[in-house]
Amino acid sequence: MPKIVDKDAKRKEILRAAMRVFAEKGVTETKMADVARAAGIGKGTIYEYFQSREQLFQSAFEYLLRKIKAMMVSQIDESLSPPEKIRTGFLAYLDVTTMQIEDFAEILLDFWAYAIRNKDNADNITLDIRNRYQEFRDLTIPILEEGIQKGIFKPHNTEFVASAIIAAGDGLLLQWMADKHHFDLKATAETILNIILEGITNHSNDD
Amino acid sequence: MPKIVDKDAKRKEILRAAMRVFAEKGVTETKMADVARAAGIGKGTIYEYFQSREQLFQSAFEYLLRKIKAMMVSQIDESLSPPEKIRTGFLAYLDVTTMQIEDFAEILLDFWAYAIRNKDNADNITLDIRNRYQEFRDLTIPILEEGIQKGIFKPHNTEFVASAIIAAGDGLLLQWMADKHHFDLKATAETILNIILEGITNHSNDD
Amino acid sequence: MPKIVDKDAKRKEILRAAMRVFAEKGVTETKMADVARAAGIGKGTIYEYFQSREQLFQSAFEYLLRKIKAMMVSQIDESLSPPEKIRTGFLAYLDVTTMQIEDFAEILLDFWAYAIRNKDNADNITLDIRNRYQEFRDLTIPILEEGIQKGIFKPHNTEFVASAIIAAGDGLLLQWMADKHHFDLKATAETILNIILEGITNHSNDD
Amino acid sequence: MPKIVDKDAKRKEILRAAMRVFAEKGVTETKMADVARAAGIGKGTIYEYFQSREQLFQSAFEYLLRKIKAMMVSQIDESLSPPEKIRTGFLAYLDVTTMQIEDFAEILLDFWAYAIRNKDNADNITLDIRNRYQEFRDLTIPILEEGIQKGIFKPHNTEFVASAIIAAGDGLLLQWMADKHHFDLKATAETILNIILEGITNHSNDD
DNA sequence: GATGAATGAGCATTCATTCAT
DNA sequence: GATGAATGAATGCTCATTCAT
Repeated sequence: MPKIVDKDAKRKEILRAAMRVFAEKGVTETKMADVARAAGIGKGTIYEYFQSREQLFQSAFEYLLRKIKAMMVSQIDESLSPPEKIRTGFLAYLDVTTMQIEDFAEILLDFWAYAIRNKDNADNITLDIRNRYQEFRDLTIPILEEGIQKGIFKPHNTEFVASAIIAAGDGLLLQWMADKHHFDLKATAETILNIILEGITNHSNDD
Repeated sequence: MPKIVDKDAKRKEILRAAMRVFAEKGVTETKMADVARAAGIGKGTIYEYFQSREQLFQSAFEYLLRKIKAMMVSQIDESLSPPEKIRTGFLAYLDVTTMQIEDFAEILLDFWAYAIRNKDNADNITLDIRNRYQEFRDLTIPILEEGIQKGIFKPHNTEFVASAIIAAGDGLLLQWMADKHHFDLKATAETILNIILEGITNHSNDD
Repeated sequence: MPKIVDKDAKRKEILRAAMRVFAEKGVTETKMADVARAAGIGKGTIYEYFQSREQLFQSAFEYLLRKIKAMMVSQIDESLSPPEKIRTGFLAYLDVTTMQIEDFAEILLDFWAYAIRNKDNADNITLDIRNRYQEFRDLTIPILEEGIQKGIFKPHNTEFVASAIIAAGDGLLLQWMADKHHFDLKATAETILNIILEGITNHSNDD
Repeated sequence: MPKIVDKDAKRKEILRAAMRVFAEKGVTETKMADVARAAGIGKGTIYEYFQSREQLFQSAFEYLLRKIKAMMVSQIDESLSPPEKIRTGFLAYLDVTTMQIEDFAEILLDFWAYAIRNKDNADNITLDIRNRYQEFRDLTIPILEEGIQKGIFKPHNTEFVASAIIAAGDGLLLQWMADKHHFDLKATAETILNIILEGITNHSNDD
């Protein structure tokens, strides 16, 4: 009778260990031996769960993206007004990437660099960075449309505005990563949120 | 008498060759042999002009940043109105990073990843990513202040807004890099510029 | 369960292979690839047992010195008379350095050159050539003192005489290495031993 | 009209510069560029005077040996008694190798290592370490024979004793090099000289 | 003659991956 | 299933030597 192991659980354990090391030393600097040590297993064992270093990295990327999206979706309550949904989703994105113990943001940058570099030969559709951004837009656009329909937002090109919102989020992350201790992420996030929401709000019926 | 060589010119030549390769294959994947081949010189020759791979990389980074800033500064004409200055600077940033033959944007991402990873032990102040962002803010803040003073912009925290504008620029670059062919950088840039400028413009005297 | 290996045994195996190559081509000319080939292993494997080429070399040095001293000590029987101890130790030194398959003497010269060149920054006390010579003196001086005390040797500065005896041994090795086939090491050793012992023997009670 | 240069003088200048560097950093660590810098000339110029690094090294060796021997010969005055000649020659050897600014002794060790390693394929007879030792013996043996003939020395195998004397000198040098500051070269030299001379002196006619 | 810029063969070392146990 | 010892391809860098000027 073979030892019964929850393969999926162990796989996830290794993944989390890998992400911890990725976050700490950077993807490039992370050796398979580091991951093994962090996971408390032997080097060879990693290969029982991942075909290669590349695949381990891609799985970590996938896991991270899935987690970010899930977190955002879970926060955007259907009962909220469109502006509140935008605000909540925006802040959730920053939250999940900056507050998690795995130090998501640090890894995210390595992931971006990798994804953009390999966008054309992504064998895995989940990894295609183009799909990633499209997903985020597809999360945002319906909210904008809802707002327009309800007369809360001015009519506008929802695709461009969605892209702009996402851009603002990513750009803030970048500056925060550059100087975590001094950059006031929260305040700057509020500033840009207010500007954007102010910019798309329909004031015509304010009287 | 030995061969006379314009050391500075040759150094720059190598630098440009290196940046071409960095752009094409990514910094991590670039071997010294690749750079040598691209520059049409021997491997050893690189070391006559740069102490190490690391230094070559840092020099490229420096060169790129200097070029971006110079381009922006040269475009922001003193005779322009504050909103026009913001618009011009913003577009110049996107222009220089996306239009140059060296394919600046691709490299920029590797640079960011590197700079953020090494922000604490940056032995070279020019490279410290925190200084970089501060410089960009210092370029933007006076324009915002000028606008406020002239009553064109509403009073606002210029530091936060400057950060927000920079964030928008970086975030747009990221999405454009992810999908150069389909992402409409120009239109999205205009969208966000309009939203931001609209958001900070003083409408109180609109009657 | 992984392959079980006697790490210490393998380490020694590599060390002996390294010494064989050192002896054959000289330390400076020995490449890591040569050692690997001689040991019948892959290049990378050496690094599983030694941190660096330098450390491999130092370990070989250490091993050699330990072996020489052990051999000498084992030969100097406590029941021997002081002159016999001197003779035995002296000849043992020459024996072990000239008779061993590893061709100790050839390596010894490289070691000397290395040790003397690095005497001031010896991070390893075992390697400090000054300690080495002191050890040999500390082996010799008690024998001289015993001889003086028993009235067999004339009173003399035991430190200087010990150094002289050691010098004679090293100098003989040098000449032997220069011309192994023609230099009569044995006879010259006997000659100098006789001269030295004659020189320190107490003849006052010869009547 | 070509610049008139004393080729021999310049060659010697380079040689002396090379020896200075050899002494300071060790032969192995000395780069051609170091020699050029020390000689105040260009790297390429060395090759106008020496065919290769190897040849430069061999020439330095040759120069050193020639100088040592010349110094010894010049000191051994014909009017001295055989024991005084032995003593004078012995001390001259130690003197010239330890007192010269070029720090002869340090180089000597590298030379020995090199010479012994290459004794069989010495293309230059001057360098053959076997010849070197033979020369020193040929300098010593006639003195011993003179002493025997004059009845000052006991009859003995002059070849062996000559070798023994030379061995003592080399061995002392080795210990001195290992610990220049604490090893009392002079006193130990006197000790061994006394022992050797005492050992070969003819006491039969002491009455 | 003199030079030093250019070169590339050569080498120590790293590390993802394999596989015998 | 798990392991880590073994491996060798890959790479940054050095430096003796060359040769155009």
